[in-house]
Amino acid sequence: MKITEKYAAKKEAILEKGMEVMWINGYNGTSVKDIVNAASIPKGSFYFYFESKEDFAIEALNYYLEFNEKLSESLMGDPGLSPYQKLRKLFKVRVDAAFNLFECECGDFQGGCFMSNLAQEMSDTNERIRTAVNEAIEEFKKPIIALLQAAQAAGEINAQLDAEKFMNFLESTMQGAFMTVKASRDPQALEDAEHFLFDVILKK
Amino acid sequence: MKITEKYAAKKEAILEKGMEVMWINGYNGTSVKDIVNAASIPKGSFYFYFESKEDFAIEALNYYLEFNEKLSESLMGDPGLSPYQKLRKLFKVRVDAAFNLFECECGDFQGGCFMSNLAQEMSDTNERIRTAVNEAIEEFKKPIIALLQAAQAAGEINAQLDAEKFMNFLESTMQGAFMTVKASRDPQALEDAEHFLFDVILKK
DNA sequence: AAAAAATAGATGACCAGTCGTCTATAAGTG
DNA sequence: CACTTATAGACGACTGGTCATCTATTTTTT
Repeated sequence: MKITEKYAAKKEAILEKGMEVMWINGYNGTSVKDIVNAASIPKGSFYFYFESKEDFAIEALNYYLEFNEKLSESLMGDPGLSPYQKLRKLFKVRVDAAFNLFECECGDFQGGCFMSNLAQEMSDTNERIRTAVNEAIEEFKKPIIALLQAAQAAGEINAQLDAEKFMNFLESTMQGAFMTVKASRDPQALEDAEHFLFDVILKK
Repeated sequence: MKITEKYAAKKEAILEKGMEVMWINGYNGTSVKDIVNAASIPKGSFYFYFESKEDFAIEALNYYLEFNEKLSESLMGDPGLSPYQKLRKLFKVRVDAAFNLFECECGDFQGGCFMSNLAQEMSDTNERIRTAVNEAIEEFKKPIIALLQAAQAAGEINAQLDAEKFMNFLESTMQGAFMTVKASRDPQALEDAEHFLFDVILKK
């Protein structure tokens, strides 16, 4: 259907622009007006495409997931890379996505991970968002767990580790490092995280 | 002076109650009205004790620092504990403070670390708060770095590690684990963090 | 023309912060 | 001591503005 396609395209455009501002300013720090300004749509149109601001945030989470998937698509499909090489490159892609987003128009070391930003801000006060973030994070981890197991099977990393357990630790650590980088405006925390995760813990 | 003492006592009472609600609901999620309600004072009085909501948050950060210091005071001064034993116990004290605060009146696995909550929410949009959080975190780390170095000198942990670098990683990891626990309502992330930090990395 | 999509503008709740006023206690004066 | 003056602090109504959301209307499509 033509209408549905047009509708979906516009909705996605609103999600893209709106997510950018909510990524930087947080949920409570972003008004619906900020979103419609960013997306260059009239105020009233927002409620034609989204039930509520809360719903927008949850849909933006899924959009973020797709956004991240696209970023690593070519890397994940590259047959010339070993699982471990993919892991290391994936780390860099994610860091770039977190802090060089939108061609730097918002300054350095801002943003971080949209999922963990929402998790941190809203988990205590909004159950729907908390659940949605949780599910998004689970989804996000899946392909990386597979990569870890493949790297173990290939003998590239310590095979003693429980891949899923380590993935959880990896994810927590990344989120913490993002937060530290935001606060300190210094990428050191991410470099340290990379060192301890890959060179110390994963070392064979 | 008697007046000043009274003033200080009341200010501290407002900080205590106000911090509790900002700890759970965040900066943007907490209105001045919420704070004055929690402290049972009239709205107007808030601005007698604090210049602005922003100033309140910054003063609350320092109050949080003292709050944390008091919690670990007896532990840190215990001559019967080795540096490493103190580190392990400190971990538990901090976790308890983060998630069992205010006698559980706000439910389980809410709250986390007040400093990192503020850091995460406000770093991108409020430079004063970002700087204040940064300084608070630096202050917070100092005694733990000393403890790490003492544990190294005593031969209790891996002496090869740069204590300051490891402390930064420890702090990032803790913050990430707090966030994960908040979002998942499951303490597993903290248990995993404890395992990797103490049993894997610090192991001699 | 009828139906669907898009939007302008309205709505009332709420926001941070200000204001003038009131009261209780302190300090100054003889 | 008594009496006056000064002021610390309490207090809620109020301000201009913003908030999320809704309703009534216009525009577009069929």
